[in-house]
Amino acid sequence: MPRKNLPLVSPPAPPAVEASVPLPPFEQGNHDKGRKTRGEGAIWRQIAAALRNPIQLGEWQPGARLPIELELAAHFRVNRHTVRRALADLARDGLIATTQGRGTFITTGEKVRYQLDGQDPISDAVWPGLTTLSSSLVRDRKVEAGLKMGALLGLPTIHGVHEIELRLTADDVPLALATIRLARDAFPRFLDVLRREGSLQKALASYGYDHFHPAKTTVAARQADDRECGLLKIKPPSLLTVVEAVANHVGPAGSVAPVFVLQTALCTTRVDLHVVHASPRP
Amino acid sequence: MPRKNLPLVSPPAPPAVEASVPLPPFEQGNHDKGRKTRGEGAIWRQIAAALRNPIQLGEWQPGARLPIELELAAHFRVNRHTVRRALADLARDGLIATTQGRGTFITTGEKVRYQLDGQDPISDAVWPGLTTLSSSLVRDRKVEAGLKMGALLGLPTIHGVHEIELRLTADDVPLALATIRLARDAFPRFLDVLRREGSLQKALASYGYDHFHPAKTTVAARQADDRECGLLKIKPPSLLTVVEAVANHVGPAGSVAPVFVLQTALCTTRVDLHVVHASPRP
DNA sequence: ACATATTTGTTCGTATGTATC
DNA sequence: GGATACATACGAACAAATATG
Repeated sequence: MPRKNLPLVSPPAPPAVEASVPLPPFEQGNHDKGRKTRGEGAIWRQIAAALRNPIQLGEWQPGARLPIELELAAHFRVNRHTVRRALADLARDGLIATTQGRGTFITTGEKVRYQLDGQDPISDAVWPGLTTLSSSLVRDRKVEAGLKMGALLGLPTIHGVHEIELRLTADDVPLALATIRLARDAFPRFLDVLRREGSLQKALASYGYDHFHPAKTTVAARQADDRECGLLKIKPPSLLTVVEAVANHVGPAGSVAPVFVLQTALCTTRVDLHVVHASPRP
Repeated sequence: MPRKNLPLVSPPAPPAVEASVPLPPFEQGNHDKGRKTRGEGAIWRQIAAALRNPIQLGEWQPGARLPIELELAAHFRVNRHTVRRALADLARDGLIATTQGRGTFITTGEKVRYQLDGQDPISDAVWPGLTTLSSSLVRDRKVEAGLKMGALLGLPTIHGVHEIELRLTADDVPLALATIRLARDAFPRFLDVLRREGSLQKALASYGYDHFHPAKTTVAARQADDRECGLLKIKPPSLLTVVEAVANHVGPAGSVAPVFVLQTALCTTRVDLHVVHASPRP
């Protein structure tokens, strides 16, 4: 049963490339006599650096398997914990991926492009070239707007909001989690409408909102929590790049009013964030 | 010798607030009999979650000190390693900061605003409201343009570029590292000129380049390496938000040509990144 | 389908190095 | 210099997920 190949992004599980990589030689600095830290810095940092080089130079094929931890420990003449510390460092940078029971593999560097174009925050153009993008509903909550959210949406202090989370996936590879928050008063039965219309854009249009413009866009980086890791099929500690935009509705007279807040948490190892600026002013 | 207070951003070394925080109660899930993992997930995750709550809710004062690791271990009835694993998780998120020999402290959440306004990538407006910003030269190298850099700058395959790195600091707190890369041919003795003029803007203007516009701006998140940690007075594993922009010079006839690449590595725990979009199209 | 081996994940214990007070 | 407290490293054991027969 051949698993289909993923054209755009690398799958969470690497393909069956099982060639083990040739390890770089390793001199343990000036090994005074026994062990412990030497002048060169911590041993696990030296090991991480020794492994980082051939990976970043592309000497090892993506999907290639590293020797098991005990072999690495024997090669570097250290305890298995020390190797694991170094591997954790590489995994944080997305250079390798470890799976319990399977092993440690070199990851690929291919990334999908996500674009902030300064226009409609939910238009399809934010994923240029990605034809297989699909979204699925993963959470739907009714919450009370906090101080911050109320201020962003221009709501009174106590106000109910929809909080709907979608997972964006291409070729079975999750790319991002998008959360939209909007006032329940203004969008009654929004979830039903969203299910019926099939896309945020159409659902909003059916309420009469058809032209948006982003304001107050912020970008932040943070770690994914356990829930997000499960949804995105990644493992902690993985990074997310979070783009939060307040969408103003643009009325016919040019009036603007905040309608919803869209928060997109991009899986950093799989997505590149691009900002497209307007043309220069004359 | 009273150390001066830092008005805008929190100092790397917390003030002398030594009130130890009251620890949350902790029930070890369903402790089968001895130890090892229980159904609730890894113990260090439970401890991290238990500590994360009061910090994120703001119940503990910024600068407050946590009990020492051995006390935490005794409180949670686990080994010191298990506590350290949980603390490392919080430190990655920037919630706490540990210093060898001193202790573990709650960090503050204040952040400085850095703004991508879609106009001149080196104008002072990208740090709105920050009056005490100063920059210092931390590195100057002459390198050969790689394939990627050559393509960005529109250079032939082999070409020398200046690579100049500045550290941006406000109130003795490092905020970011900015690296500018430009062709050596077009900017002879650039470093001397930069030193004489005192700012990138003035130095570039003295070569006749006075009006820029960003193109191909990308945003990425990654870990700071050891060198960057030293310059920014942070500790690994800390996150950087890297903004890379190609600056086009805008000529009198509206012609554009790439002149330099500016890469700004923002210290994620101290800086908020905002993207300002142009006005909506009519 | 099931048992077994392999491989990573977690925890405890112990010891020592090193920065800070 | 001494005490305190975090940083690093080793060893052992077991748990959990995966692969293999």
